[in-house]
Amino acid sequence: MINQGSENLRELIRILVRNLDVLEKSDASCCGVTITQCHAIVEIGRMKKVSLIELAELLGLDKSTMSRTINNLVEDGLVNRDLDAENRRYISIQLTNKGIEVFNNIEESMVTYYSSIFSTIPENKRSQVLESLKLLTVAVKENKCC
Amino acid sequence: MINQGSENLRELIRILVRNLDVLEKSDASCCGVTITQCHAIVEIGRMKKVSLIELAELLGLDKSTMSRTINNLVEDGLVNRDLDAENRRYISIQLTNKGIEVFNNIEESMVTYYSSIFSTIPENKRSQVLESLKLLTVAVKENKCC
DNA sequence: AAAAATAGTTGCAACATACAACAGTTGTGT
DNA sequence: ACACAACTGTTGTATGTTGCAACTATTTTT
Repeated sequence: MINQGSENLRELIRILVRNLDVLEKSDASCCGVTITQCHAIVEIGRMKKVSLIELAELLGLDKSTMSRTINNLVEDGLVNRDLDAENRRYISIQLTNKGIEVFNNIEESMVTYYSSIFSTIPENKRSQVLESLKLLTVAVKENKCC
Repeated sequence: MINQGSENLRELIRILVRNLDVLEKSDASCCGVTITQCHAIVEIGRMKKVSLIELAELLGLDKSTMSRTINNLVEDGLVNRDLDAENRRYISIQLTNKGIEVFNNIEESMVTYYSSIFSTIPENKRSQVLESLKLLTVAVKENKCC
């Protein structure tokens, strides 16, 4: 029955997301940053160099919100905000050394955490879980509408 | 290799959570409430009647934050905040009729959304996806530490 | 060269968040 | 019965988050 299944799906995802939120909160506050800042740091760290608009789109935030979040990170000495030499409309956002440290902390703790979760899943189920998540993300993306 | 798998796991969950966030945002703003308010409404609607501390624990928020969120909902006429007759330390939080309407809207849109996602998953993979999510939530819960 | 598009900032207003201090209520121990 | 502890909830304080609209500066288009 489809209703039963989708109701199940919803509840499982609810619980999953809530638990992951708790983790993220404690992890971010351990690193002395807020969750939004943590998200920004991870994206900047991965991209190495990124513009404000790009970052705002990655995180699904308004550019004004993004601008102020970057302000805070700059004030905390975690991020540099420079004018882009190529195109002076853009700014170039990069992590400082201190920012890279925080980024590495976050990454390390994420790696540890997900390894530990992955190991907790019975060995013969692991590839199934990954495949399922893949199917799920595809399904979610296809239903991203409006 | 475990590292590869857990790195995969992390990325898939990242993408999944981000996409779900977008959905939640647009859904909440459609109903004229913020995400935090939306979460609170869903919990209150399910519990029918709940105390402030209970709600704060369900949502992982500080009681002061919870108190103020309830303030906003009361001001918007979505929630009633009454003294509990049994134990006057507690307050009894319930949805108003207007609140129930919003709750039903949210529920309905969630049901529609998850049905649609569920249908997008190939039929022969559906029970596998549910089983995997179950395994995953268990694994996440077991690794909730500190 | 003028007009349109784009990137980013700032004013504004509201919400979210947590810690600490507080008031009121209930439970416990002697 | 009374003092003390534990608990629920609110408020002060400080900071962060959020988006819309209006604005400046720069680049692209016509």
